[in-house]
Amino acid sequence: MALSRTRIARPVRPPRPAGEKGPQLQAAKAAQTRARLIEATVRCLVKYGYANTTTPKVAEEAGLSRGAMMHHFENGTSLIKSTIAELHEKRLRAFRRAADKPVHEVTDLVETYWRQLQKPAFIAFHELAVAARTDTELASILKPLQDEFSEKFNAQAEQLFPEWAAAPANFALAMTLSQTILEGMAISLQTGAMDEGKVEPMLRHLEGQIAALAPAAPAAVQAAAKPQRMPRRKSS
Amino acid sequence: MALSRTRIARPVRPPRPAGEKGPQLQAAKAAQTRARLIEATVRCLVKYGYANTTTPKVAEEAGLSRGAMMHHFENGTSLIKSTIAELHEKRLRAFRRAADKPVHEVTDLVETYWRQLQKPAFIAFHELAVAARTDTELASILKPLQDEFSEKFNAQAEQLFPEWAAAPANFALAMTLSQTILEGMAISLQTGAMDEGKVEPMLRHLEGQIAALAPAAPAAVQAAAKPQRMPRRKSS
DNA sequence: CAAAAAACAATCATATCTGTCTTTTTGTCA
DNA sequence: TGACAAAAAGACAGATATGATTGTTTTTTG
Repeated sequence: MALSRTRIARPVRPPRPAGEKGPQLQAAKAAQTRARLIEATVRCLVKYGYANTTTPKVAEEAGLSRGAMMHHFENGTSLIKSTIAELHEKRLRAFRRAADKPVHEVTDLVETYWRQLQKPAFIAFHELAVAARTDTELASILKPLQDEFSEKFNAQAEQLFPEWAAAPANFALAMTLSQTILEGMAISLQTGAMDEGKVEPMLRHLEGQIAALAPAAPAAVQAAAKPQRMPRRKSS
Repeated sequence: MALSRTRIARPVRPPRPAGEKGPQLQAAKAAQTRARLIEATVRCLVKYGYANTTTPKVAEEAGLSRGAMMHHFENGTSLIKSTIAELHEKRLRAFRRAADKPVHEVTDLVETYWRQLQKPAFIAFHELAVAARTDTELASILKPLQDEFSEKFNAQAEQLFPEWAAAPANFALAMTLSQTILEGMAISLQTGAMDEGKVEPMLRHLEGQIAALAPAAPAAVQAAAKPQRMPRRKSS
């Protein structure tokens, strides 16, 4: 899509003359259409990759004309920006949801994050991240969100497992280790650099590692031998 | 670059009427120009990413006209193919060179591979790998080479450290662990998802892990967890 | 109901990349 | 030196993406 060079946005006329009894039904429909377009963008990112995610493809995927699409997002950059924001919030939401679940063992974080990485949102995000390497505009949008995610990821874990506060170095290492291994595996699977069969042992090993790094590790090593209870299925 | 849809290559006329006293100097120059074009392609992949690595950009990077370029590679697909082959052989060459060095400790493999991953060749390769996810033609070219590399990577390590033959499961895990962590870190650094300062601790930890997985592990590193029992892999 | 605004659709002009073709330059050898 | 082929350069048409403009339908609202 190539995020065109920055343009001077012409003055947007006030979307509502006065904020009083404004229309509701139409606004709802517009929001719905915008959401449909954003979802279509994510699907396109997964199907075609960032490079081939063009405005016509997205419009077709959303079942709209390109003209209609440009009505909701005045240019491709705008659409990408909104899509990134949506993906970001979806990641955060998924994490918050996971934190509400009652059972919290050390290894739950691994399982939860691994499941996250199987979903299309991560593929789309990685497409964007790779493109951002050579696209400064895209990078400037993505970078702060990546940092925020990392921060919240750690905060979440820190809050969930307060006992780690005693060993901040180990905690940081465990976090980095988890993110690196899980994301690395997810990418390797996608790009065909890794065999599917190697996933299970790696997950088990990582869980063992985290347990071993835990400060007051009670029967830590045993955790690695725990029967796996996770139905791992590929998300479509 | 988008590797155009497959085309029927028209019959290539025999490059040399008769193989006798054919010109040598000119042929050498042609080979040199081809090499220059391939190098330019790699630089473009690093600078602009796969999507924006276009034939005009490569020609400009090589200091040639596009017409001259098309003389050496009849289409963009051909250029990409040759570039991939060159990158692949370069990776293998670098590994063979590393194997010739006298000192061989367990952690040497980590250091060596990590150094490899810092070079532009890996960035270019990853660009191609990501693009291949949504480009079947590119994937069909890349996949066998990826498999071959994995195979040779393991073979190299197996030959370098024969003592691991006693624990094939641990060996496989150590290999996967190394590749996943190192490649994952390299990508995370490139895409800005990871902080530079976290690299060193991770390298140190990985080395400890490998040492701990080693069969005749003599007093495994303190920081690392004790070697845990790994699921025994079925003999292949 | 009628005007206004939003949603949607269709088209145009521009730009770029691609593959092919033609022309010029350079080097090799009879 | 002059013929000849390779190397290099330039030009062309087809395809596609983009942003902008204009036209049409639907919905809100006075």
